[in-house]
Amino acid sequence: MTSEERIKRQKELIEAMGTYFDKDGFQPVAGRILGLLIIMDKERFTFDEIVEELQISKSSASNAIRMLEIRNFIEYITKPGDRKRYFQIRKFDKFSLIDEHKTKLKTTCDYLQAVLELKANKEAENAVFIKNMIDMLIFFLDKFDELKKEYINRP
Amino acid sequence: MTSEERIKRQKELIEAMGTYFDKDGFQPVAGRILGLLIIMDKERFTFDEIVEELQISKSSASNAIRMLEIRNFIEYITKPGDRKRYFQIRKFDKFSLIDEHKTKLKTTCDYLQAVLELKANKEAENAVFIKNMIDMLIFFLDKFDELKKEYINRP
DNA sequence: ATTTTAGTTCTTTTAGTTTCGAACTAAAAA
DNA sequence: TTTTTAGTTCGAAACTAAAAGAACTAAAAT
Repeated sequence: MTSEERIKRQKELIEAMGTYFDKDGFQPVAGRILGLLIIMDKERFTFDEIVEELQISKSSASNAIRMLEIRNFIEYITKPGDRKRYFQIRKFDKFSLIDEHKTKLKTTCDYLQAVLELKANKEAENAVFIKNMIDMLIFFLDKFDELKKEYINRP
Repeated sequence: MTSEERIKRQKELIEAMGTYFDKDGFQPVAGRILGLLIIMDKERFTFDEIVEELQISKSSASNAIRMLEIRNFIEYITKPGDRKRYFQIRKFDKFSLIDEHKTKLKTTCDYLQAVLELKANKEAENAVFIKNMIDMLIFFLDKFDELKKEYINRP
């Protein structure tokens, strides 16, 4: 693959990833900024480079960047004698991707427990189904932490 | 807790659950219908009962119900000599809640692999970070199936 | 044959979000 | 002191999605 071909594919991947993040509840511009910072070989981009590269307005960039900072997806570094901010993806904790899912499963489990508590008859069809779900979720939630330890202690 | 108190709390939980599902990318009405079918003691609701109970229009109900059927969250049964459909939550496979998360992690992993392949220098800071993420995700994805077996074979 | 039931489909309204351009600002440079 | 840089904030325009209402339909009941 030539270098130009590679860069072309990287830019396509930014768009694809943008629409993927989109489903996770952030606006297209934010998804593309995140894609840019993850995909391209350049490790850091300035505000103007982001605006230029993605052909977006400064205000869209400003708003999306602030959101991404608040949600801890990106961060910036500064350089002495240089007023620009250099944005990069936040090298978050190894397990944060997993933890996110664990948190969601926990929330689901909590909801189901609240539902079960309010059931008049705990042996009714739906109630039993919910009970089984809760049981299974608790099993998996417990295992998550064990798996983390196992991963850390791998050879 | 009196019966009225319990029913009041159930209805509150429907609203809360509705907005929770909302974040998962379905419209408020769909979330509330699902909540209704999961939470209330009545195991099945007809179209008209759903419309009446949630105070929504027939068209909203019709569209949301179709969506929930297509996405396999609900199903209906019929009764001989009765034209109505009785909707209930689909007693889906025990593991579907888990599988959903597994699928999402797999997609993320696939994206990251595509990103890594397009990196010019696989030893650069971002590339190494991505490599570690992929490694960890693969570990967890593999373990999921083991955990399922373990759960099934529990005492 | 006509009416009712149990919905669906189409169109519009409403509400909210995204993006942009323009005006603005604070800090640094000239 | 004035200008430039590196953004932010504000307001409008464009877009999108959800929900409603009204008109429609197929099957069953009368």
